[in-house]
Amino acid sequence: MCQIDTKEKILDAAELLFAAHGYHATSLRAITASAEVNLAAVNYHFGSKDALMEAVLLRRLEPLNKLRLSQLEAVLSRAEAAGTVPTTREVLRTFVEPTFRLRQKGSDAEGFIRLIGHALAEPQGLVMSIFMRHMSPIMVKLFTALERALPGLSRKTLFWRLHFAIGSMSHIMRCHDRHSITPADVSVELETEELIEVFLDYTTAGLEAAQ
Amino acid sequence: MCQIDTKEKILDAAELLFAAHGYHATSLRAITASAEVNLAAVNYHFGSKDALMEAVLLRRLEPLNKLRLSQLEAVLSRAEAAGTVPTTREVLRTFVEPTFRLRQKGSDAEGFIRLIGHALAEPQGLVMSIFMRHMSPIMVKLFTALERALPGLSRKTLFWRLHFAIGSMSHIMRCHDRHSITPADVSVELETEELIEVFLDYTTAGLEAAQ
DNA sequence: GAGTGATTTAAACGACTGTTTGAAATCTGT
DNA sequence: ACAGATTTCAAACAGTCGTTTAAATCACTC
Repeated sequence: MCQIDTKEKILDAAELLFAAHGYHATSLRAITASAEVNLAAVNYHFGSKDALMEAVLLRRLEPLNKLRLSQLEAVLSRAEAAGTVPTTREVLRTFVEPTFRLRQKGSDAEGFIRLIGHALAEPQGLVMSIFMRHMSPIMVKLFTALERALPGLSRKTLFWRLHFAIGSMSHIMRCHDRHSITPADVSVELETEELIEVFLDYTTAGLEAAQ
Repeated sequence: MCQIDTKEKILDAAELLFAAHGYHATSLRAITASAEVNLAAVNYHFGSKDALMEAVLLRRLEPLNKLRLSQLEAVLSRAEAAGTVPTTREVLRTFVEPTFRLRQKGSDAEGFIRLIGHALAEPQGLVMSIFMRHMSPIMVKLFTALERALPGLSRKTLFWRLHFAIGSMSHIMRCHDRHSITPADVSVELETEELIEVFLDYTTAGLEAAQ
């Protein structure tokens, strides 16, 4: 029963290398060498490089989105039960918290977070299309929930502001260590829990700004 | 004097193709075919594919940064002359306005804007290093100016909030037409001037949020 | 323990990559 | 119009890419 080991060794190595160098710049030979398996194993177990990338994405994206969805629906039904609308911050939190938690936890998912950060940025291609196919349902639900939390906002404005929020988030997911932006003497380390709150402070204020 | 024509034909084609498909996925053969020049012309005029990418970036980044810098310094000296600090919004505007204007104007720079949107997202590689080398001086100045506009903010918080802002901006620069996020019936078209204000509303509120 | 199906292996496939070459063509200055 | 430098061109270079093949090895049932 070595097959599962091989498949997961390939997935782990591919996740790391795709995240570090991007899809096109990562060769199957680099992946199989890093995973210490034979070159042909990728095509045997996954069929093609494209299918491997899809498997890498889905392995983590599916449970992540299930978690986000259940938390979002909990917030929505809690508000409905109370006869109120959900707050912007708690809606955002259902989306942000599971993601940033993944960023910190065991080193394995860390690579994945950088990877989907890049997925959101890659030119219209394979990664983007796989990613969007699995993200757009939850995006629509997020948009609808924010519409309820922010009844004063036009849908057009909300659309753009949500785009800004997604842009911030994917940027943070990409770069852990890119400090070239500030003077050298600023300490920038932040625990995951703090980062979540700093992000929610910023994004809630942006979404709730006067129009 | 056909050399300049050839060089610029190559730069134009490369800018478009790099923006559309990324650096690694774009071959010199695709570029030279699109530019209707000989394959060897790239290596003759630029030396290598890497050097071509640098030339593509610098052609537009240099004048853009000069414009941003002069506007920023105008804002700073105007505030100093008035004995006040600059507002967050006007500091941000010096950085945002020249960029988004480039996004709209003649179709030629449109490709460039998508390109540097991707540059900010590509895994640590060539594009990123070229870009950062030419961006970090102005980034430091922007950070310092925002410190002056937001004296109540800790440097650490400002660092992260500025990252969020840059993430939003690069995300918008990348995707002109990615509407998969919202329900289908939302009209999202926006003139450049409106987009600038929508972005400044959001980002100013985020930067100025209570800590 | 032979036989069957799943997995691994080394080797090769054709296609494509960035780069180089040296001759041909074109332009520049006199 | 000529000489000399610049630019273009087709062809080939060595290397890497994703994928395929067929034999070798493994795990397991009868």
